[in-house]
Amino acid sequence: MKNIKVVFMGTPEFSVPVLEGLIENYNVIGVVTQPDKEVGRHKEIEFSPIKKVALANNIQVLQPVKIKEEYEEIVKLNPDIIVTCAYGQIIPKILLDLPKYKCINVHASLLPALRGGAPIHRAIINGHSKTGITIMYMDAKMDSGDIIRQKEVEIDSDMNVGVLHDKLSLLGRELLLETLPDIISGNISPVKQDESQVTFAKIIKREDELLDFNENTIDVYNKIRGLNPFPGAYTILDGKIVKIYKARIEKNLTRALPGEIVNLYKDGFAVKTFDGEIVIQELKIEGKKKMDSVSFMNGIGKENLLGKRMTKE
RNA sequence: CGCGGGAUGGAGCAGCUCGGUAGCUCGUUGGGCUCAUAACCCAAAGGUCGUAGGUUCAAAUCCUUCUCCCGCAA
Repeated sequence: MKNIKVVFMGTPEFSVPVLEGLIENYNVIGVVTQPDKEVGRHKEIEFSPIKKVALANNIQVLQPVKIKEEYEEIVKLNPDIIVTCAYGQIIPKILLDLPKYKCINVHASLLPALRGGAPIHRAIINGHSKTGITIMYMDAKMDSGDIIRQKEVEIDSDMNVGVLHDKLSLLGRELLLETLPDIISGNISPVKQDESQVTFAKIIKREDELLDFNENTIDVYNKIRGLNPFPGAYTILDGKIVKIYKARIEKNLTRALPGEIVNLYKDGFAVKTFDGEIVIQELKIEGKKKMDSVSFMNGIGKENLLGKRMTKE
């Protein structure tokens, strides 16, 4: 397989195992990733995880600002196949038709469900009990191409997005590597997506990270684990941003305002939701480090906590 | 130099405004109570208060430097 020339396009951590798998088995002649960005508190330039891997393997890196216009270099590489995985830009049609084996994409959902930029987060936030990886041909629209192969993953009720991310990332690598030989030999029968079943997984915006204790406990719970460890669901307590990383569900029906701290348990403090309590177990106060609720309660004085209220602003 | 918060015994915090040899809630260790306990009671160990320097009779507390951590914004 080392004679197959592959161009890989990807950006975040998720696509790293996929790229590494390709490097081990194919001739990766170029890597396309998003331009370097000023990241972090002091505007340091940070390479994307994919760029780091490419550099470590002495593979040419291309970083077009707009691939829609700057695709010439890729054409020159004359790849036999283009593989994308969480690249972050729409690939122009001219590239889709260029390689002998076309462009295929590794997507972290069971398409046609959860098309878009945040399928892993959304799967958990939406409370799905399973998701998976789809290997597909690319076409003009986002994640809408014909499905080549899929593999499912169960989502446990206590799984957070970090764990699911890592699982899917490895599964993506595995499924791609076992599917590629069939793509090359033509031993596949791609299936069109059922447009009536399409759902979208929009990227997570700031407002999606804000907890609403007016919602049912299960929805609050899913949002917390669906955003842990990154970027973290948040609420406001005493005017400070508090990120909530871990919580559990308690059925108690207390009479109180949503967001009010109504109970103290051994492992955390309970916040009133629409239909019960959510017990916060791990959090991070603005300016502080992540800590468990027991530590938090030790510091603030448990009694002072009862009656306080988590708000939206 | 984008804005802001923080660094105090193993953990989380108070003390800093108005300088005068360190406190709280836990944890740990030992003992007691108990059928028993993660519960309760008693006791003990454990900190050169992030780094370097300055002011002062005296600095966790005031001034300056540096390092690290975190929130926002990108």
